[in-house]
Amino acid sequence: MVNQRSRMEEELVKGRDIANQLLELCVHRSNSHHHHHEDVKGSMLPFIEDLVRKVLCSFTNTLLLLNNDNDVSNEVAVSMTVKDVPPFSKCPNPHHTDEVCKGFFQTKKPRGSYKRKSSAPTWVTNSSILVEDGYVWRKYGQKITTNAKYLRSYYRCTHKHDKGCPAIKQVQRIQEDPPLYQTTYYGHHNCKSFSSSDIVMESASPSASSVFLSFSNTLPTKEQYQLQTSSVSSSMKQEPVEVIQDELIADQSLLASSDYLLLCDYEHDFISIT
DNA sequence: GGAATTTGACCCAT
DNA sequence: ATGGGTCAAATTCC
Repeated sequence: MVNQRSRMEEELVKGRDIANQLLELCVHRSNSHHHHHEDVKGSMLPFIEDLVRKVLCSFTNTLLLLNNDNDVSNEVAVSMTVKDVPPFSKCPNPHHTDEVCKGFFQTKKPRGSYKRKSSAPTWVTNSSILVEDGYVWRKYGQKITTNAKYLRSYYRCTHKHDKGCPAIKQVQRIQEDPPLYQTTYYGHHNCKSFSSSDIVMESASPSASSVFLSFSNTLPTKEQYQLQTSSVSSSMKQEPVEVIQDELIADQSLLASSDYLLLCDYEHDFISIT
């Protein structure tokens, strides 16, 4: 039962990752103005890109729904609100899907004021680039772990104390050359007044979304962040190079629910492509 | 001065 | 006993 579920999830993750790679290809192409004698194909890129985004959105939403279905607790919801963007070069880390929701949550044992995270990760994602995931995180520790070359950083939601938000995440650098970070999320946010749908809605506008994916080679500055995510990035600050950075995830706060409906408009255009 | 980060100590699960 | 996760004082940043 659980085994079949995790296999389903594995498949979905795989499909989503492939769509992610395809999307990155699209974005890279459209950014590097290659339409000398390929204007026709070039003009289709926005459509292709939006389609890929739609596929991506579908995977993410399905994964989210799948997890919410099996949510037995009322405290620790198992939700996925994260899309990952694979590195440009292939990342040799097929093992990370094994970690995804390998079981249900376990009850925490609070003793005094010292609480540990529940042992079941909510979501694991790999990325090579910086991320703004729409939430404000507060770093509360870092560790060098055995058999790991790089630091692992611990973050909790900034609203842990004023709103009791239980979400935390760990960011582990796992590769140097193409920088690669594995982010593990635990719990989910209750600090934002989202409705019942925590689902990631992919924006149909290339102008908004492609900004996130254009960072493959250069790290964004603080100013760039503030341009993209004016509402959430007030606490961002530049970090020294060797400090583990957040990875790049499409910003949930940018994706209005109305955008999701827009995606349906492209459905009939799909036939004319290829 | 408040908020975020750093960092070593502390605590707990295994 | 040990490794990993968290706390919290000191420090840095804004």
